[in-house]
Amino acid sequence: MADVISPAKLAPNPLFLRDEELRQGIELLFYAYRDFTGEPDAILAKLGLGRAHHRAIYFVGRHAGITVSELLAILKITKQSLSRVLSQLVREGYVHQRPGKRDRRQRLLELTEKGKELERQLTRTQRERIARAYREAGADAVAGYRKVLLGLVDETERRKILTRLDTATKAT
Amino acid sequence: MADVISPAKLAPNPLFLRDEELRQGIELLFYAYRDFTGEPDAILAKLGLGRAHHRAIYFVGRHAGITVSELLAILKITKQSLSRVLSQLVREGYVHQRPGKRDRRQRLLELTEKGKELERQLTRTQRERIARAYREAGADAVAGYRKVLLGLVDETERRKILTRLDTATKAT
DNA sequence: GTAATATGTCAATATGGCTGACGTAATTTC
DNA sequence: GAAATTACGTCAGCCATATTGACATATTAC
Repeated sequence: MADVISPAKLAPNPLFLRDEELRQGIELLFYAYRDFTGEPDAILAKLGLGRAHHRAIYFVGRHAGITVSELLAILKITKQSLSRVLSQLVREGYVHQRPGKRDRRQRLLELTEKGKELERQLTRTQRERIARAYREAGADAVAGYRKVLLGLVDETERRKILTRLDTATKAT
Repeated sequence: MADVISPAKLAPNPLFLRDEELRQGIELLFYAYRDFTGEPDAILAKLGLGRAHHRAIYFVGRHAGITVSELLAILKITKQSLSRVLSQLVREGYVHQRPGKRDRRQRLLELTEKGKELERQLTRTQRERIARAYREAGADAVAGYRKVLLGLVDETERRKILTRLDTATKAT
């Protein structure tokens, strides 16, 4: 043990790779996420829904006609967990299911009008928050934000995500 | 309704403030957070602990001698929720409590050796992930990442967080 | 016709939030 | 020195969200 050199001092790392910087990066992510979810959570609570419902509604809205398995791949939860959330959303009229045309086993998901309305309400608070942060930080900072966040994603997922971001529903 | 103009088209916004861009910013945050918590969660599960324990251990390690109420202010959960987590960590020997000297009502928190070891193990995976992302993205991108994330935080919290980031324990 | 796929469901379990109420010790205030 | 406030804890109950494992039903593919 006596000869072990602290990893932080081992290599002539650039300043932004020092342990202290990395910890700040971790903490900022925590704080941002903590506050980012606060407002929608409050709206959802009044409707007897939770954050999981928001996620489902968001991605169904973003990818109208998405299949259950595609949604599972995005959320990375078990089908049992999603099933509970989804069946509640269907039961309460936020989401509509229709069988796939090519493959009738599939249940293609889309938001009802009621669902779209809720989606807009929930996303508005987050969009405003992001817009404010983007505006204050400027275009270059936004590019950096995107670059780093994408780098935090599992390597095997990045390509998928980039594709997904591009092919998201264009029509509103 | 017929006369409502889509907010996205209302003003000559810069490109990075278009609705599509904002949505991508929202989604990237989701994906990054999703994968960022995956590895520590797996380690914790084997020990019968959860993500909440990680957060507590992390911030106690970061601010040795922190009080319970300071920790509550960081985590923004109820004391009942924290109590459950904290008392388990104390019971299992990860965290040690000692009364405050100036104010003996306080219970100052610090990690035991066992706690420090676990903290290192948990944080290592995240630090490596952040470091990789930082390295790939470069110093400018890192600055942007920080700027935007801080902008996502509640306005009333920003000053506190900046102070906190600065005054974090220097000694390791 | 058999295998694989897409989806759903039942059951049990755990985590981590929440509210509300109450208790104790220590400190501060007047 | 009594009263109010603060720091912290605890009991009880509730809810949302995740898990594993097993089984069921269509439908499609080979």
